[in-house]
Amino acid sequence: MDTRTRLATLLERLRDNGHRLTPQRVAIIRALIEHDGHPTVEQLHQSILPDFPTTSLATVYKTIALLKEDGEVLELGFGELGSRYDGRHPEPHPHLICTRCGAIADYSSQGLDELVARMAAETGFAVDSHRFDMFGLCPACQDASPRPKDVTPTATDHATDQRPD
Amino acid sequence: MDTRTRLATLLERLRDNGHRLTPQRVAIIRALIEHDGHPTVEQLHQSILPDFPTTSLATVYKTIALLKEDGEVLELGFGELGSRYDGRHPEPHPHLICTRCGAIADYSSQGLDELVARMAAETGFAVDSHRFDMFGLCPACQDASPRPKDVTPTATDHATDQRPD
DNA sequence: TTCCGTGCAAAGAGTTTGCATCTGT
DNA sequence: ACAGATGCAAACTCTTTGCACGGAA
Repeated sequence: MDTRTRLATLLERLRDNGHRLTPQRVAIIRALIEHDGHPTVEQLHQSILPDFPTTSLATVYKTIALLKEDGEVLELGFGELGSRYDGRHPEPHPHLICTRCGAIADYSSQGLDELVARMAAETGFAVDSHRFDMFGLCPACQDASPRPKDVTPTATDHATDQRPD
Repeated sequence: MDTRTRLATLLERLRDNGHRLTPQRVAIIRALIEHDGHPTVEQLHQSILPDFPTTSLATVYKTIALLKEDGEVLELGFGELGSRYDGRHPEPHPHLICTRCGAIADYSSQGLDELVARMAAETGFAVDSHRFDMFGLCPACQDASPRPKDVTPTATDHATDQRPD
């Protein structure tokens, strides 16, 4: 699904649920699905400030909350590191997170569904969603000079998915 | 590994790393590994209050931080829902989390490691840890009368792993 | 016109930190 | 004795909420 179609889908979804299409909401949603990765609330806020300089963080949070209710955005909470959002692929899928540059890569989940089904069957749980994150170094960070005991993600030049500093 | 051995291991680990074995620390660690599940910081704190009434939450946090540094405790952060800790099996392994009663079940990870290896190979990431959580209803909660649109975990009588209310 | 949405500031929860006092080794 | 731990309170971050004003439908 391309960006334009996805945008239309989300706006339509909002309207159908009785919500108003304010310029701020449109801008936030556009930023969400046009962002090349998994943006933070802060990044979304920064993205729309040039067009809507008075927009508050609260509005961004509220808009994302609406989309979450509709299941149209996937929230990836990382505790102290804040949350990232995926408005393109809201279904659960594996992520590879670079612990050095903060990049987050998606992975299509062939094989995972069977594994989930097997675990559900063996434990008796009725599983309806899941989350699968893998942590390590992305290819670019492996090539770069090694840093000992690196734990805190820091933005570097090659990462699309960098955190704001 | 039984509880007694695990306790000795953790205490030894602390001492070897140049930390002191205070009564509070021993009590916190004992509570951690004797707890039948995945306790919260709050639960650990409550557990040791009868024996050490002046212990602060900060001390519990600090002790757990030490164990985390040594890789002897697995932290499961759930954003707004707070963190749970596993002092028995610190290696990454799948969890099944009941969204109704808050129970958390462990699962041994046969098949998962190959999947992780495959994803690492295909993406070029050097994966060194992961986290795999499945959300749904535990067997007991499926049997109980259904509640519509239940999202917030609430403690019920059958759950070992219930959250403090 | 009528609510709903916005934006500001204040509140909140969980966790961390500063610092004076105490204590394991 | 002394480096390190405790415990209290204050600080901190991310997120949510209350409320008066403004704008979509």
